[in-house]
Amino acid sequence: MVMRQPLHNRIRSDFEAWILSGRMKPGDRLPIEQDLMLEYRCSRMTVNKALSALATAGLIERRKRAGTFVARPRTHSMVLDVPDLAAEIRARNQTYAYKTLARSVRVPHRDNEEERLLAGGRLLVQLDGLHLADGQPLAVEYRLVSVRAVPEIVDVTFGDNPPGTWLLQHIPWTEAETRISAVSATATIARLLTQPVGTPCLKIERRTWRRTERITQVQQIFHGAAYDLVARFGHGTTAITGTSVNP
Amino acid sequence: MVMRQPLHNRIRSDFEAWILSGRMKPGDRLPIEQDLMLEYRCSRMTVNKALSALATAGLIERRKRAGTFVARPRTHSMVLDVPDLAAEIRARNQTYAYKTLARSVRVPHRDNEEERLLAGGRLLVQLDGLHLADGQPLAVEYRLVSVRAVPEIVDVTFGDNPPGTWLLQHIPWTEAETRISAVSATATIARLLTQPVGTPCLKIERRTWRRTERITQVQQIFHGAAYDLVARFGHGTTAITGTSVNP
DNA sequence: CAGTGGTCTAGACCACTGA
DNA sequence: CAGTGGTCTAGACCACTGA
Repeated sequence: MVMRQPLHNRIRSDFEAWILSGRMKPGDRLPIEQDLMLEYRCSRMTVNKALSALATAGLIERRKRAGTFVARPRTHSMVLDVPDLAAEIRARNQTYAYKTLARSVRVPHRDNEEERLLAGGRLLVQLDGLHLADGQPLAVEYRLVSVRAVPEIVDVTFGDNPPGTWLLQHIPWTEAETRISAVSATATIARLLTQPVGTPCLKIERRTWRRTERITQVQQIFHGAAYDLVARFGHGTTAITGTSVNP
Repeated sequence: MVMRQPLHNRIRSDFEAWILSGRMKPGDRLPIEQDLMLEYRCSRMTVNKALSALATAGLIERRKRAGTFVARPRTHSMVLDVPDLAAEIRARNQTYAYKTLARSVRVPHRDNEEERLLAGGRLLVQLDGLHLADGQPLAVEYRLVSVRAVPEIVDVTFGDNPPGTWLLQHIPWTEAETRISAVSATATIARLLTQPVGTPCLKIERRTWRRTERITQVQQIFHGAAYDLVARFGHGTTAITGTSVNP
């Protein structure tokens, strides 16, 4: 028998289709594993693998003794691709460039709790720069990296690559927090982005951890009219994501 | 033997810890399943379940004949909880209210391609409203719902609930696209949010599909200083998400 | 207390692909 | 062509919990 598609995938996509098409509605009960074994002429492990995957994806809920049910449409839990700006811009056939504005090794500011937590009693590397697409300023970046968490950072030469790309490729992380807000361009930001003061800008702040240890924190300020954050979402593993830079 | 924790979970978290702690680095090879069977004194299915989960989470890569390897830290693929505003605000112990500004059934605008695609040759329901936290305007919402995809929408009474909450709970979706940008408050927006004209605002646009059929599209404009979109991220299933309304 | 899912075993055959 | 993972079987015991 040719295994064009694994049987557990067929079972999975059958129910996926029935649920998403509305033929099976939230609260509806699925057959028990024993019945599905007979229907698909397979072992229980195969049925279980298919239904476990659907449960992980949040499409169904499984309760012992009670059975398996179509889940309520969940709160929109979605996959967002937080951009590696360089890759995003190049994917749009624009030239990408990163210009370093400042690079220094320093102690955390005494009155800045966030910086002190990031430093963890040691030093910080400050890396400020400008992201450009097709030569036009797109975003200002202010980044701090913990020397304690990333000792190599002191000596790394990034060349034309932004430090974010290097970090993404070399430093494993376990947790991150991203905060997105809208701000007005200050005088400094406006000058760097070559926009009028007061231009609405998208501010993205991100902090990254490995376990409990802080790795880096970054503030990126995008020219609002030139940049949108776009995320495309699907259930579970079907998610497709992306970002977009406006023309 | 008491099954405090399933064995496949122990195997999984062992490698998770070694990878995330940096003890195992990207490109490092994991033992083959046969060896792990011996090490953990279990069957191959148990080992396979653990490693398959890690592969799904993106922490490892599996290649036939070649073996299993620690994956390069991935582009930041993350889970974002797009807020059910009502729930978010109540979770912060603020009172939530939704005020309907307009509700009508209408044809799509002839020159608006998006509206025509959403309507699919039939009618649209327009639902405009204002989200309030502790009585203060937080966001203006402009929503369109396809009558073709959601016939019930014509007769539903939402009461004090926003239509988004009702849709989330009743209509299964398969895909969504969210676009986040920064804009200046127009005169109308400024009046509704009781802010000065030109205040930076966060604009969230979302379109939702079931398979290829469009369900709804919505534009939410948040008072920038009062609202941040926050997302907390972890690898795979460990993701914790949330949003925050500034005090 | 009995039905249901969670986990596990000890095999098996096979597809894929790199040495 | 041989090593590795992908899939599957036909059982088994058990934890949980709702009828």
